[in-house]
Amino acid sequence: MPPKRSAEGSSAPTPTKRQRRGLPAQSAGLDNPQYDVPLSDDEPLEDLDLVSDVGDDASSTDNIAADSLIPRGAKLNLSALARKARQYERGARADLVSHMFGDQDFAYLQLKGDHTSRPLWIDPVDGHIILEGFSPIAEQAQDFLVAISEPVSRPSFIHEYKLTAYSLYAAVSVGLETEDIIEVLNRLSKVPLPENVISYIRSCTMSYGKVKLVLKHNKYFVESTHPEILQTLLRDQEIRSARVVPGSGGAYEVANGANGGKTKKLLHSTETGSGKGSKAGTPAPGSGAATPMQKPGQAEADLFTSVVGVDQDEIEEDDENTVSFQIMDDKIDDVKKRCHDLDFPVLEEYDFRNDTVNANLDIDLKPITVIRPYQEKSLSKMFGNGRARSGIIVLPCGAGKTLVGITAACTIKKSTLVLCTSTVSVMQWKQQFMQWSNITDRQISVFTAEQKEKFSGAAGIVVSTYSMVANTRNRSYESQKMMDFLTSREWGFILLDEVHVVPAQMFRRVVTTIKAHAKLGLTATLVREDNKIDDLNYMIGPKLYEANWMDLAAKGHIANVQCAEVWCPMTPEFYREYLREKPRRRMLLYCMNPNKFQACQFLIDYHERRGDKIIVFSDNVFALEAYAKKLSKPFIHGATAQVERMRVLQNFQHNPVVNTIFLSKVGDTSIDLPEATCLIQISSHFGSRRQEAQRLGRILRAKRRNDEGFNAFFYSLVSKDTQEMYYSTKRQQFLIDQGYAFKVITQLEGLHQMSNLVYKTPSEQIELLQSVLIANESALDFSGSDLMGLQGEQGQKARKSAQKYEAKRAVGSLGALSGAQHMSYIERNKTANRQLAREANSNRHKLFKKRDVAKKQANAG
DNA sequence: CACCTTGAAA
DNA sequence: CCTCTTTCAAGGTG
Repeated sequence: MPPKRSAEGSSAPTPTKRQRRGLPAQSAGLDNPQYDVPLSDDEPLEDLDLVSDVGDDASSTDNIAADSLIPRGAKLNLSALARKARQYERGARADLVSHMFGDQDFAYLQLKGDHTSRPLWIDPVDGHIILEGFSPIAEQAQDFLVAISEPVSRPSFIHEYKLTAYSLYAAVSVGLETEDIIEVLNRLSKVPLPENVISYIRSCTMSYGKVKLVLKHNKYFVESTHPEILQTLLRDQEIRSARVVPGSGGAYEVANGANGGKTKKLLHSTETGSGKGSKAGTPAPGSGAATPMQKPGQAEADLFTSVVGVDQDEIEEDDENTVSFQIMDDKIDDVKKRCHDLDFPVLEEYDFRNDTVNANLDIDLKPITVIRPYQEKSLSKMFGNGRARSGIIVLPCGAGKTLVGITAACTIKKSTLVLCTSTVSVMQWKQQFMQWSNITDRQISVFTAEQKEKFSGAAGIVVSTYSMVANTRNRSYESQKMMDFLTSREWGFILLDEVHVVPAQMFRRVVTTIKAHAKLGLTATLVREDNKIDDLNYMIGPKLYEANWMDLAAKGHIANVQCAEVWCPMTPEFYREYLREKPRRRMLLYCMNPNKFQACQFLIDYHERRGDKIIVFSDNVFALEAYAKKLSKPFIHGATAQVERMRVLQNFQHNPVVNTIFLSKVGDTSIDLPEATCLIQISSHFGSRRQEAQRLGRILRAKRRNDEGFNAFFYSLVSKDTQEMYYSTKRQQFLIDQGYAFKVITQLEGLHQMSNLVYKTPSEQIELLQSVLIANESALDFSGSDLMGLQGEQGQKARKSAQKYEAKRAVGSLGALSGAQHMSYIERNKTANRQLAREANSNRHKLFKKRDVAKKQANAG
């Protein structure tokens, strides 16, 4: 054994054994398991090796692990999957320490001699890169990493990045050379650059731009200078069936009868060499579009070039040799996805300066408009090579996403379509366009349910909502006319606000129904709780830029935020009910936990005294009302009438007496919130990272952010030992990846000294619990706040629910009035809660019954 | 215009 | 993996 190890010192199988060898030596190795690498041959470990190397299955697992290091060009994400599977396997098999690291124990990697001065670790399995944020050269290293890879997580000291095909494309397209990337990466790395990472970089950068998707004459073409690649793609069934087969003599004609009908459409074959396309109909030569391919356009192109100063050879480059095939409009999505899967991701770039087909839009930023450095940086990623690259820019809320979009539109200067999630933001976008650019009212129009305008002139801007454009159901006549207008023309640029919504079932169709040369997605939170976020890679394009929130906060562009998670223990009574209830009903119990109530009151009190403006979020409308009423604060939820909303918000903003408002998830979107400086969450939507980040965004724009030592505060109130703990951890993940640190607060100093503390006595708490249990059955279902003595003025919902539950409500109300809540509780448990009801009868509610009796007597007396 | 229904998203 | 609840946009009706 020993000789074998020394002989194979650096080969794959040995390291994995070595790593497991470290494991039994728990006491010895725990301090610094991955740093004791050089381990210049220690005998005790050798012995342990023999002990731990118990089964054949163990070594076979090792072999799999080793294998995954070998195949080059293997898809990185696949190996990551495989690794996860193995990790699981190992974890189940052995309770060795290495389950903490699994295959990620890279202790075997040979460190370079001067590794301490180098800031990077590179994972040889999936190519993830770890940056030591505390390294003196971390900032330069970070600039480099942002250029070639995508950030995964950036807490204070350790940053994680990953190499993706798209990130490498982006690197190449801004001028980085393959060998330079490899060399710099190697220079920064503590360990030698793994072979498979090198070959991955090579293969990605080499294939950069080999396949393009271009829009010409309102038709989509897959284009390449490499005929063999197109042939490869056409061998794929799905791509082939999406192809519009040209009538005759197409170089890549495929025998596919199904497409026969489409052939007629393609009289203007734009396959290279034929050249007849542009000559035939269109007055303006089509050559200018994305890649000039045809001679007729050359003159114009030259003229343009001399004006805008684009390199001549850039234009010549793919002349003559370009081949292409047309694909059906409604299959673009599928084709892009297939190309992506086949490792030939399509490049979508818009050479807008040489586009002579689409009319120019006279739009510029106003001279007074100032772009911040990071906004400029993000745009430089988009226009890095003089063309507009489609992709996504991620900026935190309040960091000026809108201005980035407007600047992009001002750069492209073509007809632009802006899509947002709500009518409110449609109006905001229009207003912002008017504010920052010289666009006139006639050139910008909105398209919503209420307003359907068209811009005047050949080019202009339309602002609309996703649902308006994605709608498939019957449209009003006006709306249909507008849609025809939108779909019939070629757009230079499409701006997708809140782009994380685009992968949704319905909304994703907007990308294919609207024909745009360049697409830019903007969002603060590029996460979804389903796995559709990756679809954006082929639907829109790669992530072009993601700002580092911590950097922006440090530079004063967004506020500094202190995040805290407040752990509120459940009261014994609430917890007992919690344990008995079904998952759905548990939620209300942990929301209404008296300790949470008190914590909330305490925090509001504390921060109001500091002069903060406070927003309290609760997803649960019942809890929202209960809290707001009890603490005498105004609240808004979905059913709150528009006038009432305005009144509350006005007060919050200007009335010095109103410093706290309660909001349901209406506050997450579609309410233009005045700025607040403190935020408290009492209930939230399961594990939604997006919601958490969006809410945090509400306090990022605080005007006082530049005051010396100013902090905004973000509290999550969590009931201890409940499901909420799990969700809370999950929700925080996005913010943690952005570098936020959540402090855990288990004790609020001075809480019990508060004079007017709510639900102080056990009997008050029991009363609260009772109301919650009733609510579970009835009130929750129809906002029947009257059961609790809470008067709901919420029209719509009450109306709706009253229709549905009228009869039941009567029963509940009577029960409540008579003080016999338990009876109504039991009676109404016809099916699901029969069991619980029996238990309740037997022993559970004795306490309550006693209190009820006591209370009745008190009332009577 | 107020009100209602539907469909969709998270 | 699916479900639930809340909210919103859009279109139709009297």
